[in-house]
Amino acid sequence: MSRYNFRENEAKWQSAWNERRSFEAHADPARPKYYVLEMFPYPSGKLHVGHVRNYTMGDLVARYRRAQGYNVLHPMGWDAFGLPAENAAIAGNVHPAIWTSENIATMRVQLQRMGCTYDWTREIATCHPEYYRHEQKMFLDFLAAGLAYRRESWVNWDPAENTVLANEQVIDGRGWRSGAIVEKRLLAQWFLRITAFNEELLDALKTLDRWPERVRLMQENWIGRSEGARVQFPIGGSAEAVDVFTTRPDTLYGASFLALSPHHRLAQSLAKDDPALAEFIAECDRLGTSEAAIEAAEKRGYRTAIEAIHPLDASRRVPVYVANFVLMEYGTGAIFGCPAHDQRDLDFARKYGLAVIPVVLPPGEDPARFAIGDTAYVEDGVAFNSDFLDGLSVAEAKRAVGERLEKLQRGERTVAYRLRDWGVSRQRYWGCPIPVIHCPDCGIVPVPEDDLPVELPQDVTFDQPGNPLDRHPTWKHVACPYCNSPSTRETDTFDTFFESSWYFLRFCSARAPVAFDRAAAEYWMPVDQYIGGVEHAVLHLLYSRFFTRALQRCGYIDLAEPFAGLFTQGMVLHQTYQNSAEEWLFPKEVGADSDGQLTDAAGRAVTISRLEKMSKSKKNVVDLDDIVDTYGADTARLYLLSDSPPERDLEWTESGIDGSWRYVNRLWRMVSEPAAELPPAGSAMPRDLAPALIALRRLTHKTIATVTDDLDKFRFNRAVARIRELTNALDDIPAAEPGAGAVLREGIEAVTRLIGPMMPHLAEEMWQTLGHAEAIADAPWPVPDPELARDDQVTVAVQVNGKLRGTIELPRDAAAAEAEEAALALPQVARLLDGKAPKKIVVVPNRIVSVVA
RNA sequence: GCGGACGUGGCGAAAUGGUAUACGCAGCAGACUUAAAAUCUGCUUCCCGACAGGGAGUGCGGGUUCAAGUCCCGCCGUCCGCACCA
Repeated sequence: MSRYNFRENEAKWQSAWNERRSFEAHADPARPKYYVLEMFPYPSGKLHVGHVRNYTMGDLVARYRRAQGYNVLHPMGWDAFGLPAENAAIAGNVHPAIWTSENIATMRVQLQRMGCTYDWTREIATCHPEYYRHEQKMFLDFLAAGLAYRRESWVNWDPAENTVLANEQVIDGRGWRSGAIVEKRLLAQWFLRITAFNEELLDALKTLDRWPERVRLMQENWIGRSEGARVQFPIGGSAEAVDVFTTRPDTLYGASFLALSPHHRLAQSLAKDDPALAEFIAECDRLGTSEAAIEAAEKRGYRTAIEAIHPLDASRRVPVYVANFVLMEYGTGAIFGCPAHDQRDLDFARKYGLAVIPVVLPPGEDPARFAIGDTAYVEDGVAFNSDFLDGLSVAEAKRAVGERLEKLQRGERTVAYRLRDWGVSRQRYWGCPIPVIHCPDCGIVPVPEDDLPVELPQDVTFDQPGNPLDRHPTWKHVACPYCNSPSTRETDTFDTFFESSWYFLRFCSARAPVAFDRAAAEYWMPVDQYIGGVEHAVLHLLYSRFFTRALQRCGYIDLAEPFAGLFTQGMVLHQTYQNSAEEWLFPKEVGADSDGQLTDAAGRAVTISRLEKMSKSKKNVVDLDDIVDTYGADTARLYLLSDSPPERDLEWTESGIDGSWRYVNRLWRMVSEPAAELPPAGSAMPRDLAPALIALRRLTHKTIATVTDDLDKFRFNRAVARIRELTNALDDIPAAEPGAGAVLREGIEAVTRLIGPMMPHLAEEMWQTLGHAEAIADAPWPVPDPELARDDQVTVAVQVNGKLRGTIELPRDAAAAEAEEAALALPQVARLLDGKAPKKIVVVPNRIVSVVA
């Protein structure tokens, strides 16, 4: 019994593909292109099996489309800037550049061992000046176009990483990476004006019909468009006014208070003369976003000394609060509260004893009696207690108030978005330098294009906290390029989402002297199939969509949407172990005591915890090299594709990978020790075959058809199941029948070609063993014989009163009468009918005969 | 709280409204073997039954239909995303 020698074969075929340069892509306008891209990895060290699910799927798509005749671009690169490199530098006294390039070298070999069809001539690493110089130029272009700007803003300060986090990167008040509690600080920051494309980014989601609905919805919610009005409330006894944004201008007459964000200009200025308010604001800052999550229900306000005048009724005044739940970054940083028709406002009003004035009457209620209890009324109704609005519906009242406010110049109808501009400044070393210079005379000036790139200095130390660029002895000191005054460079670097926002364009012409060759980009773009984790559903994908538009506006390319098709794959989960101290343990750290109870080295009880995403911190990673050494790349690829639907999470199990390994060997035996003697490759199929052999041929062609369909629809697990079914059937071939060898060859060849995108090395070896000179990587995708792919004989179910009572065999597309007759002839059916005529018979051709007794 | 997804054997999971549990994992029994591994064969939703067969069955309760895992209404549960968004 021969075992499949994956070690020899995988190396052999990988070098054969290399020598033939099989996977180098060349733009060719005469051929249809297909750009398949997996989200490029951060070179964190070593790959584990969880990382490669994504690449296995991408490679399957690339090989499948290639076989279908597309000119495929399938590149790979490295998202090489980022904080872990600096952390490693601090922890291990190794330079980030060295740490990164060593990781890249390791991971490149790992990926190559997986046998993926990457065009390595296009490999990029974003930390190379030849890459990042182009984004420095882009930034200068954005600056000139008004798409980049600098302003002071409240930022989330991560004290562990010494860096600023975007709001999106703060999770439960903690840094999304470090987990440190985030503080608030005021800092001058560079921003990209993503909000200039609010409407477009939202509207174009509708056109992304090959994106998962879920991702589109998440982006829609993230952009968060809401229609409403800006309303001006004058402040009593002063010339000032507070601008408020509301989505419910129709409830303006129900206003009973104003609430300002603690960071609102007015709140800040009031605090100067009000120590208690200053303390309240400080408290809000201290709580930050962290405890707010814990005390989600705790809405607190501070009543200031001032009052606001109702914009439509100068005789009414409402108190002005500073409240911990009003966001400075959304709307105008101030709201009016209408407790009767907003639950949060109602809670606030009850807490501070404020008036609750209902102004929307629910259908069928008596205006004289209607009162609000514990629940605000937020549905549609008819305006009342509202002067000129009385009798109008909510929608009508919104419009009427808007018109009145506009006429009085006390406000206007407007649209607010939740989306905020993208802060791109990071106080870090290992990132792309922001190409500006701070001149004492000229102010902030761009670095002249001829001076690009601004390269990171290599000679830095990590022996002190903070940004090494800041304390570098010479790097930041330059003469102003415009007036020659002694000046300093910007020491902030870009958010690493900057690099990943255009790398897919760079791949189109990875060695071009410009960011990307326009003709190449216009040939290859957009990406036809992008594949990555759903964790990037909002940030990376939204930034890339914005960036592409920004480049379009700056004349780089005529393209708005970079990714025509998107697939988000599930995570790979693995069992975890935790001891009684809730520390994660490696499997090898777990033993058992004499009672069979699992324990750790210190004798603490160990429990098998829930399945978790593979991660170093949970100590449940399965090393890719171990798996490839033990089972080979094809086995790993098969398992990653076969066990769960691709969009769902996959549980990694030892027995599962074992099962895939068994199947690899079974396939190999099928060609190395065929069940019937195979005629030479290319032999004609004999004419007269036994029915069992014809059935086998039918199954072969049907499998080609269904697998093709499954691959088109990303149903890889189903495709594997179909191929296994065919394998099972081929194993049972009646080998003694005349023509069995020819039928077996046809079946085996189909299997070999169908597994080509999944297990490429094995497929090549099988194909060669079957006597083919051509590589399967260059062979076309099989096409089923349509006549054979359809059954000529079908099994039709027979139901009586909705219950299955038997089956009948009929020729395909048999007449309804014939089916009916055969069904009624079944003894079971006759018995149940008991001689009576059926009330009704429903015949669905080729499927079912349903008899109603 | 809002939005979304999901709920099927011991487990991962299949199933254009038409034979529920394909394919695989695990388990059990057997063959081969000195033995083990590997491989092969058979069984494996539950209940009754020796078999034949019968009954129940896709989280729960209703409904539409000749026919519902699938469609509709109402619950329950799990997971994910967002969250003082005015």
